Amino acid sequence: MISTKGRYALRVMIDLAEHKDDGYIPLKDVAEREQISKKYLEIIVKDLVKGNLVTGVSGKGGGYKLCRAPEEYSVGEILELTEGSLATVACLACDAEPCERASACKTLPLWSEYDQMTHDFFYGRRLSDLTKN
Amino acid sequence: MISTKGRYALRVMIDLAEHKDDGYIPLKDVAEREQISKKYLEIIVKDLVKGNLVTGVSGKGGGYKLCRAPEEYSVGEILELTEGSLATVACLACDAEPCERASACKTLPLWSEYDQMTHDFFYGRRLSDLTKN
DNA sequence: TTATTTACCTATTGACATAATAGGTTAATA
DNA sequence: TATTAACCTATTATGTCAATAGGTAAATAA
Repeated sequence: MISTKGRYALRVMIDLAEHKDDGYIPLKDVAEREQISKKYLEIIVKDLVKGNLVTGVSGKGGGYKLCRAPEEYSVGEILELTEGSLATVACLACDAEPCERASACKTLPLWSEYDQMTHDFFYGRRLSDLTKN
Repeated sequence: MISTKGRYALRVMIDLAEHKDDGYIPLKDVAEREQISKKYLEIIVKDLVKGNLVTGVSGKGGGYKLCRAPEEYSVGEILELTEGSLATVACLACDAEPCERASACKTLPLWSEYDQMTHDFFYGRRLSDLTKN
């Protein structure tokens, strides 16, 4: 299940992409347009800043903007950054402790395939595929 | 994220499929072979019984067995039953409250497509695809 | 009849993640 | 100097997950 964090992050990115020529966009504006609590967005945007997806400027006239062109972002990297991981089962997460049953596990190939499919799906899409213009 | 419940359920079903000619299989045996707490499996198997995927008989010589041939089960129905839903985002779950932003939502088509892909992936696989024999 | 086995039932629990909210400080501009 | 907006730390309610615990009912074998 993709959580609100990842979903909201994607919506913020889309919003910033659609206003990429309007200078720095205050989070207040994004929150109003997207009908999401500004306070909650602050938490999410912090991750986006840390991951170098967006950049922020304080003070009057400040706000956030994308670091790159919308075509240069994959949906996968946005989700992976904010969700922590795109892994579909615990065994396949980055921080998973090695499972000694792995070689005998009859279900692991299924999860691996699904995981790969998920990865390809989201990394195969660009932020620009989701914007209006 | 597929939880242990769905993953364990699938392993139980595989185990029962691989012993489908051995009469009723006590949960104790499954638990030992699969290295899963028998008590926890009881909860999971209860769902499988309620969903008419397996049938149980009490008492000595009792246990569980599949209701149909392994080819007759899709992986999707097993997971959907035990996980509650295969939905990948809350908006698309069966019990989701209708979202008034839906028609304007720029991300919904993406989630729908991913959801469909997930559905097709798991419903396109049979339990018999995962067994040894 | 009795002991044994096994499914079946209800309840509880610790741990953790989710989805926020609250209230402040720093930085930049008009 | 007032205002705007990012940035920071902490807290919290709610819910789900992954089990555990302790029993009752049913069926068979001795």
